[in-house]
Amino acid sequence: MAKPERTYSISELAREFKVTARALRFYEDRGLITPLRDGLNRVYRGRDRARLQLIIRGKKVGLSLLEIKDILDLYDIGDGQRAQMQVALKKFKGQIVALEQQKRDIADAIESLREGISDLEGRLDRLATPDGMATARAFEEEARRRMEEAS
Amino acid sequence: MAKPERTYSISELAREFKVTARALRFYEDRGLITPLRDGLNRVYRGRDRARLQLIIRGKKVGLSLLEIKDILDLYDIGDGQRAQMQVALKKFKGQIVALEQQKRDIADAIESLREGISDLEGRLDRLATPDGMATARAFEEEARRRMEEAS
DNA sequence: TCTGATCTTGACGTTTACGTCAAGGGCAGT
DNA sequence: ACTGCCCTTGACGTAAACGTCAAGATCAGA
Repeated sequence: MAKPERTYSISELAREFKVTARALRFYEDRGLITPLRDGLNRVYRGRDRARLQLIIRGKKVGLSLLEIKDILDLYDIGDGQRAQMQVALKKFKGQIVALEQQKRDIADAIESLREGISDLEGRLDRLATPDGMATARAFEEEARRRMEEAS
Repeated sequence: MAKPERTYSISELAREFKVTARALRFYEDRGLITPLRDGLNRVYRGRDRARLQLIIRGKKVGLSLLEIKDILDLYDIGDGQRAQMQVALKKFKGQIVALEQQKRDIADAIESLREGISDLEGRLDRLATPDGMATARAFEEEARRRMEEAS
């Protein structure tokens, strides 16, 4: 009664996660995924899909493939390898600390950008109200509208 | 009564921001900073320092130098360039949206890691309590302590 | 049997953000 | 004058993460 798990071809997975097949082969080359083979062709199982999921997530937050591999390897530690699991825990916790710092950095960056926006908006206001020449403003408005259309 | 603003040498700034002089020259090469010159030597002013500050921050959150340059350039828009400022505002707001998405991604990643930790801790517990052989555990503890010292 | 789609393995190219020399100018201290 | 030390400009090297061919296997359908 072996339930034949669902599998995926390389292009299926590529489409689903919006990566190229080349990328998937590259990840395999770096030891991040190890799909089965049907002859030469790669056959991905749910396990591989899940790993790819983590790879994508990791990349999104700026982890290198090497760092991601480290994390993935940690999931593969066999029960009973107490020492390995301790190391794994430390790494996980370290990553969390790093990511939380990154979150703060991003918050700072957003803050900087908001300041920039205030600055610009202020200048725009000061520019809009003193009403030097209405026709010039009308012209700029017109030009702007045309550019928006073009985009 | 011109107040001679404080200036910095390339190595001063490099030390302060923990980047190499090479990096500073590289940023200049890419048009991100434009220090004055004293003969051949670069002379950085407060303005350049502030820009470097933003460069570092930008890099921290994963922006490319090109993206950072775009942002920096926006600050240099002369008053009166209404259209430019409109474009700038759009870019700023776009960046904020992107960064906020990035924050969510990081939160997700942290969540994944926490799950991993729960998993590992669970396995550690199940491994620690069924008390098969106390001496083995003692040995592992000992080994672990030695490794901690070594790190 | 031919064609087209999908897959394979190399192997070389590309971009970003610098690192690493090489070769030398300029100045301060001895 | 000699030694350091800091600075300069090229020019080439490097690591990461793929992109982009080239050249061919495999298999379904007309």
